[in-house]
Amino acid sequence: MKKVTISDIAKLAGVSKATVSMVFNNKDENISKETRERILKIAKELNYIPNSVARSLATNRSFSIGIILPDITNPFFSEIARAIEDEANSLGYNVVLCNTDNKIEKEEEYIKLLISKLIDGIIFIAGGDSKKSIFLLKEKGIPFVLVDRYIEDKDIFGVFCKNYEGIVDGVEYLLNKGKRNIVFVKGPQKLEISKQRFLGYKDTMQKYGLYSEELVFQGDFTLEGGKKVTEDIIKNVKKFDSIFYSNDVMAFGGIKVLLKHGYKIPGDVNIIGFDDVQISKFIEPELTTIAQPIYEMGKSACNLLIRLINKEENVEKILYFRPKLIIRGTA
Amino acid sequence: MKKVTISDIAKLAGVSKATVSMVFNNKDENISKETRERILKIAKELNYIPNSVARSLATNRSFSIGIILPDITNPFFSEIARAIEDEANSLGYNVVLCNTDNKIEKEEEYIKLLISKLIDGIIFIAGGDSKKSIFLLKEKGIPFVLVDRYIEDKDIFGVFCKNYEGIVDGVEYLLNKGKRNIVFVKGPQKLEISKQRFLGYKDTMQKYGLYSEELVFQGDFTLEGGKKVTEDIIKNVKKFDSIFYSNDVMAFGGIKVLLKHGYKIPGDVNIIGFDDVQISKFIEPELTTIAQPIYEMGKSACNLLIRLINKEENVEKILYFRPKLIIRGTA
DNA sequence: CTGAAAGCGCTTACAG
DNA sequence: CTGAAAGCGCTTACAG
Repeated sequence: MKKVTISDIAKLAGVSKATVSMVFNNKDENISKETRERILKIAKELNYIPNSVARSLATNRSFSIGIILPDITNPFFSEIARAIEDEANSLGYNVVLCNTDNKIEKEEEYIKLLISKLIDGIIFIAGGDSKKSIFLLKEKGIPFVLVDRYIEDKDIFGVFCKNYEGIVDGVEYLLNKGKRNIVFVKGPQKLEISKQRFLGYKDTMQKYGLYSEELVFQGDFTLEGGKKVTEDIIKNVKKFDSIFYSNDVMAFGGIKVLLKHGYKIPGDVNIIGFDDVQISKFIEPELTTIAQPIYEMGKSACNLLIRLINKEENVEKILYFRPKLIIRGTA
Repeated sequence: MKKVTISDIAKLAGVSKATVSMVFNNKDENISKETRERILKIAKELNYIPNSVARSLATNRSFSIGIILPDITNPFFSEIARAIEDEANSLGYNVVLCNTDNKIEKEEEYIKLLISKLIDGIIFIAGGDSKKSIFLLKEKGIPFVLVDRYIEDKDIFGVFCKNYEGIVDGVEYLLNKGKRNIVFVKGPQKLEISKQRFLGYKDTMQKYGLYSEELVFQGDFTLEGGKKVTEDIIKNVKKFDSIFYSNDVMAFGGIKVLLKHGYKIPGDVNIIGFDDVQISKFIEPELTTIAQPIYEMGKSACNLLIRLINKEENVEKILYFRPKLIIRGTA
């Protein structure tokens, strides 16, 4: 099966390759209706599929973007990825998927790979401060936008969530319900979002004179981690009426442990998560959580990236989304 | 930031492009140690990243594969995708992600796109019989392998699960526990795997003279579908002691509805799912299910594909995995 | 309204 | 041990 090329079509149509190329690229103002139609007809008959690799080499554009994230298996990331792919596809772009498990070296490796493939831009959910990766991207002049995970750096484009405010909303909701002994489970220390979320809790609790370090626990954003930390909480905290997990996945683990120990939810203890991942509605009772507009965020990130790629003017560097409290069954 | 190319390096090293190229491709048996090292050193200093698009054009190989699946947001698919990406990456390949929502037209569109990008092969989780897509792939001679969703067609490579046997195991387990009124919830009708799973149930029930059409319900593999069908079951089936959902996600929806109606699980009703998606362990009680070796399947599929791409001999056309019953809390 | 030619950055026989 | 040259399939000024 010999591949059909632009030259084959040109020959059959009795025109030059340039003419054929122009027809396919809609730069055909200057081409007569007849030749255009002849070309299109032949292309159709031969089942012609253009070779976009050749095109990329000539134009220096690939119409592919990369998406670098920790783990597609984590529902938060798969939902973001879905949004990005939808938006990218609708704008004529392909998405190449890269899982890093938060490993800095894997990020760098992927970035080099993507650059070598002439990727037009990258959406990056960083596993840490990822300094070298950011440096690489800047050095090579590859447009990129961060999502979800904030990195301190000027000249950065990104779409983020107002983590601090989201947590404040949740804590105040619990406070209004008369809860006083609110345990907080932090996220991985190296992430900026973990710090922001914790600060939202700390400030609010302090404001009401309720803050105590004994109520704060270190988590890691995983299900297992959520289970383990909850065992610790049960063992070590004399009195608690709520647990605020700084992401949903840890909350799922925690709820299992609490139920096993005979706690009633929300009777004995109120639970709040963060993210509003789709499975929040899979469990019973359904999870009360601080919802990030995940799909919107992914979509905007992709949109922003493509505007950067197209060198549009006046693109906002950073977009903030306001999360909101969704009250369901656990609080 | 001018991009550095092989010519720049050649010039600086005082050799030809061919020599430089050979060094990078490890075809350098014939190149003196000194020149090799000189070239490598210069490349490093200039932070050279090869242009693999140019390479692809010259070699007709892209070291990218496509993965076409219904929805990355569905945990079953995200787990498969993860396995594929891991394996692909370890073998030097990139993965481009395509979500089809089971739409035949989107599948075709993506396939054309992927072909035009000179993708080396495709992993395809089809949304139906996808005749035209399969035809396209064959016509253009693109290696592809199917996973999970079987399609009747000779000349097809794929990795599948022994759906029939898995269901038989589950039904017999329930039977052994003394259950007799086992409701079965089918998957989407157009899928071959739905038929296989249903047949496993039907044959086993008939063998023991327990089959009745009143116990069979139509589902759609979604959470909402699982909820809806379960409402129906509660309304219409006088007596049932178990429900066998033909995938986990529907089981999650069903369990919520049953709990809300006051049923005890597994006290009043036993539940079995199919897949053993990671979230099976997120809920309480944990889901008893027929486990597919999802990660293994994805990995093998990718491996098989790459062997096809490399035109290896004696590759097995079809791999079957045996699912197995995992007994947890719901049955 | 259309064509000839150069170029994108590589690889690959071939020659010496 | 290394180089010159053609070619992969497109696009893009430029010329007419």
